[in-house]
Amino acid sequence: MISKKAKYALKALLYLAKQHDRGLVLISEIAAAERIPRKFLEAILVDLKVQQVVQSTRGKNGGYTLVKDPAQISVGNVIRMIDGPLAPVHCVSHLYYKKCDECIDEATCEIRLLMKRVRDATCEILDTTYLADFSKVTALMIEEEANQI
Amino acid sequence: MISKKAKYALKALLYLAKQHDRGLVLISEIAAAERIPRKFLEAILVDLKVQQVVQSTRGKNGGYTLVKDPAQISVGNVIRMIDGPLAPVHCVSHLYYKKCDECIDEATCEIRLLMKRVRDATCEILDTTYLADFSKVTALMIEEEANQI
DNA sequence: AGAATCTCTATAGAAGAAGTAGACAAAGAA
DNA sequence: TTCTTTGTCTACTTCTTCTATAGAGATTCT
Repeated sequence: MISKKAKYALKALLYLAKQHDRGLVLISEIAAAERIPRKFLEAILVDLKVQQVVQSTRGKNGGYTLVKDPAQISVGNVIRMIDGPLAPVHCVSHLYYKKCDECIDEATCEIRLLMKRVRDATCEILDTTYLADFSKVTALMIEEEANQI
Repeated sequence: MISKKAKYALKALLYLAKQHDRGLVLISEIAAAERIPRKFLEAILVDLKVQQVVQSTRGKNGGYTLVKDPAQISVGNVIRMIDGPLAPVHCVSHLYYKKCDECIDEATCEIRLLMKRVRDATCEILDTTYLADFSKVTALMIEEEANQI
């Protein structure tokens, strides 16, 4: 299970990706649009800023914007920034590797190999899906909606 | 991340699977062999008993044994029994489906479809791997070890 | 009766999740 | 300058879950 925080982060970034050409976006706008508790979102955006995914400007006319191109920010990395490893056990994580304390012998651990397959399958999906991939779908939806009017 | 409890449960069941023909096995034996805190293991085995995976006998010469064939107990189900859904978000779980409260419109949720793919990939692996599949590997390892003597 | 086992109830400390409050700092506008 | 708008920082809270542990109780065999 991924945390609400990670989901909020994804939603906020997707919102920023959609408005990418519009310049700075207010925290309160994102919070209202995506129904994220405002103060909680502030904390999340600070995390994402530390991770250099977004940048901000203070004061009047301030706000947040993406640092990188939405086509270069993968969902996998966003989740990692907030929740840590995608792997189901530490001992098969690439970026957050740690020996499991309950593991007697990693080399022959029967569970490890299986979990490695789960990790690989998960990463294969999440690390090859980028924010921009969503925006395409959304753009299409917005277009369709416009056509209906 | 799966919990230690789920890993302990898997290890305990794998141990029981290996000894499947030997009859009842003591909690303390499993705990010692797999380095699981004894009292914690007791609680886990009670859970597994409620789920009808293992059965027990009290008193002298008592102990635990598997109820079903190791070829019919999947890793996916064991993890579900202890940790709940394998899915990364509630709204894509088959057995534990629940609407996510932070989801505005499930039908068009951009994150949901992606997470569904993760769920499917994970379940595909864990629901088609059974306790017996491990035992084969272990049997081979034990055999190799015996040959070395 | 006594020893060996599983069983049940209760408790507890640590960590993490999810969120809130309020003072503070910076930037622009009047 | 001073006011307003915005993001920043620190601290706290509340709830839940994880990871156990303690000890009395029930059952079975010898």
